[in-house]
Amino acid sequence: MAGTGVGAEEAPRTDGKDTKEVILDAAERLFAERSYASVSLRELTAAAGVNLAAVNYHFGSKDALLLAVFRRGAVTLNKERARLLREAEARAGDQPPPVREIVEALVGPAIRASLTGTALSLYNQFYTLARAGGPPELREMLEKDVGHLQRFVTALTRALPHLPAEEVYWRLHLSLGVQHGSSNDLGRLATLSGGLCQVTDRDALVRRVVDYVTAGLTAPFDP
Amino acid sequence: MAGTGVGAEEAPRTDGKDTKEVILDAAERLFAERSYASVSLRELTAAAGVNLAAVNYHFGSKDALLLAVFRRGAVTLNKERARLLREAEARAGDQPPPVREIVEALVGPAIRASLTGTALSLYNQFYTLARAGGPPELREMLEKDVGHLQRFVTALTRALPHLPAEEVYWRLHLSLGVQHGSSNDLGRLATLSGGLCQVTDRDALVRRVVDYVTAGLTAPFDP
DNA sequence: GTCTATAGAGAGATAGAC
DNA sequence: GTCTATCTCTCTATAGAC
Repeated sequence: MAGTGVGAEEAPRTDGKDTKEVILDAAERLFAERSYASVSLRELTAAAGVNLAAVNYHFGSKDALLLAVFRRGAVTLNKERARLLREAEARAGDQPPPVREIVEALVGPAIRASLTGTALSLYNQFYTLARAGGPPELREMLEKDVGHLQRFVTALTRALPHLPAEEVYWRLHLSLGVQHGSSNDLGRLATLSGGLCQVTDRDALVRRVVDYVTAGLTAPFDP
Repeated sequence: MAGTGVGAEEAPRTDGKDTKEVILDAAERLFAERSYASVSLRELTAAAGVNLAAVNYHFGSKDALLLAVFRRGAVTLNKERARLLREAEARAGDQPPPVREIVEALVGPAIRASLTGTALSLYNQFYTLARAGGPPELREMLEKDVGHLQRFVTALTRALPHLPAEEVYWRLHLSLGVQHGSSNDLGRLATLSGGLCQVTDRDALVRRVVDYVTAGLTAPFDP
């Protein structure tokens, strides 16, 4: 892992991951487990099995590494969301897809990923922490980057034509809150329920969240 | 503000707040705006207008200060929640209160506070950040401290007798996620909606969240 | 591309005068 | 109870050998 100095530039490692990826994986995990500010590059590079100087060599700075982690996760996540939404729309033909299927495309990928060993597995927690504790550059990016949500606004507006635009935006906002919140505080939930509520089944959790969100989105509206 | 050395122990200041409170206020604000780890004691004491050494004198350590901020906010918040729930229960007599009123008691105080200048105004954000970025001691405390939620479990179980216990816990968990999420990412919501969605009215926001959460809690259940 | 060594800044905590 | 001065530690970032 610690490199040999052998091989050409960008040569793949024996384990199939180059140093950049190894660093990104470790950063995603550690930033998700604790906050960005509380993880040092020393700790991070040790966990990744690379040299301390490698982060600055490959990314330029700790801040730039954070942005890279974020970008990688966001791209993967939003591709998957878009794919699921496209499939739902194809199934529905000319009609808008059922709200339930739109919701599944919106919240499913992040929740499912948070319970697997994929690259996305920690992206949800990472997002929460980075948004709050990260550098201003990232916070601004998160505030401005809404392109990936536009297609969901469109889909929900078509599926819920009786709602004013403002209401659609608000309900979408709250729904994203449910998605983020669903994987936080699971320890507290286990304590509160005396161990009754444990996440054993990925799809069961997604179903719960989708049920809840669908109910919130389709709630009656009286101004 | 910077103290005069005059006066007896615990003497109130001219502005009515002693040093301890001034520090707690500044800490709550700064920890909420950025993360715990990224705010230095130097910055914090400067913002509070007290001496650098004051934090260690009054609280013992930076970690202990964080716990004190958390405790103060949690006590205030949960007293208010409990009061509202008690009132709703009194109004309902022998019957369980309407779900809507239980929800109002659960999520109202934190959201309302997040838009005022009270001591609680930043507690919501503070909670999110501290949970993730704070010291392990705090994280453990958050996981174990569920006493304040028990009365809400009881109330919801009575109001939603057709739901299995497990389902009640899960829906309560997701509802708390909505509450936390409602005040995050408001900048993104404004961007996404082209400025259409702004929080101008405290009560209007609470009403939106209560509507949404009530729908989620009362959604039909099919196992 | 990887590594060691270190510069330089900034952190939390404390001793001791007032 | 407040303040200055400072100790000690750790951090990010980089220069330069390999």
